[in-house]
Amino acid sequence: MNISLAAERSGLPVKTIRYYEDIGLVRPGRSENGYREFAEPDLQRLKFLQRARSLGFSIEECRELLSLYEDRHRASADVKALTRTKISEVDRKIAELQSLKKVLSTLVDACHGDNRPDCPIIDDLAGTSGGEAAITQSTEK
Amino acid sequence: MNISLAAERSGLPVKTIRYYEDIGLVRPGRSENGYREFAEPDLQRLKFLQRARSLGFSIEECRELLSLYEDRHRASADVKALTRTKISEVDRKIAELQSLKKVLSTLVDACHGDNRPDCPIIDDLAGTSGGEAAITQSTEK
DNA sequence: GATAGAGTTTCCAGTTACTGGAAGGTCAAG
DNA sequence: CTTGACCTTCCAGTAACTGGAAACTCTATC
Repeated sequence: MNISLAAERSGLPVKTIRYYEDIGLVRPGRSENGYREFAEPDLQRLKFLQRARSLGFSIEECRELLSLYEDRHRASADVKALTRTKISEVDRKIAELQSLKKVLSTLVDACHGDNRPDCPIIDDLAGTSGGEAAITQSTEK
Repeated sequence: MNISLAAERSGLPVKTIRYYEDIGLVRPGRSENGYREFAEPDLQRLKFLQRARSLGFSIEECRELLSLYEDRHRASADVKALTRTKISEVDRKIAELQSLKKVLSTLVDACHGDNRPDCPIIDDLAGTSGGEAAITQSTEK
């Protein structure tokens, strides 16, 4: 099949598939006319990549997973360990975002949000308690 | 003050400060010898940027916030709106990560994680139910 | 057979927000 | 006077694509 069909079936953009070939994640054949020719195993690889990427594995991790996949003798423990690492990364990111949200929510709640020029959000960012013009950039040369 | 002191006081790396100057977020003066000379307002801007970036605002959003800051007549409503948008983005990211975590956890739970070669995680990524070798890349030219 | 449009190719540049490193100028201490 | 820390600019690289240009191929229609 041609690249656009492979794109449709794998859920990956055409450009991304070409990029994946560039970096050696997939190696489709070529037709006489120079067009890429995707066979079923190629499509499976693309689907694998699509799914793994959407699960937050990096390109390098995908490469690793693919090689684990291809190693008929690899232990499932290796894959499990990689996945566990990924889960703790996800946990860490969630925690970060939650604390971020807390700060932003506090700021929004404190901001009256009307036409008055003073704003607790800006004041917080500026590290001031009032609204003094501490950081205005001079326009002199 | 010199750049390294500004870096220390703002919590930003030296390289990052130079980069911020490049893209016009800060405009420190210059000493006779060509060294950047950071005055107090410059430092305040850097601190502002450090805080806003750590709160997840993009560079362009920081630029917007700075201009809102500098506009003595801006309404706090504008700042509040920007912050609200940011909060919903954070919410969306959190939800994404949580669903991601769920999938990964399910996979890890299903994986026996021993020396056996079959692995539910790989099988899921491959989109197969068994362990058939569907995506192995041919090594033929 | 000419032509239009869609699909394909390669290659180069841009994105985000820095980060690293090279080559060279400046400054303070000993 | 030399050493080492600090500063400068500029160029390249990161992650994972994405967009666009120029040129070729295929298919359908007139």
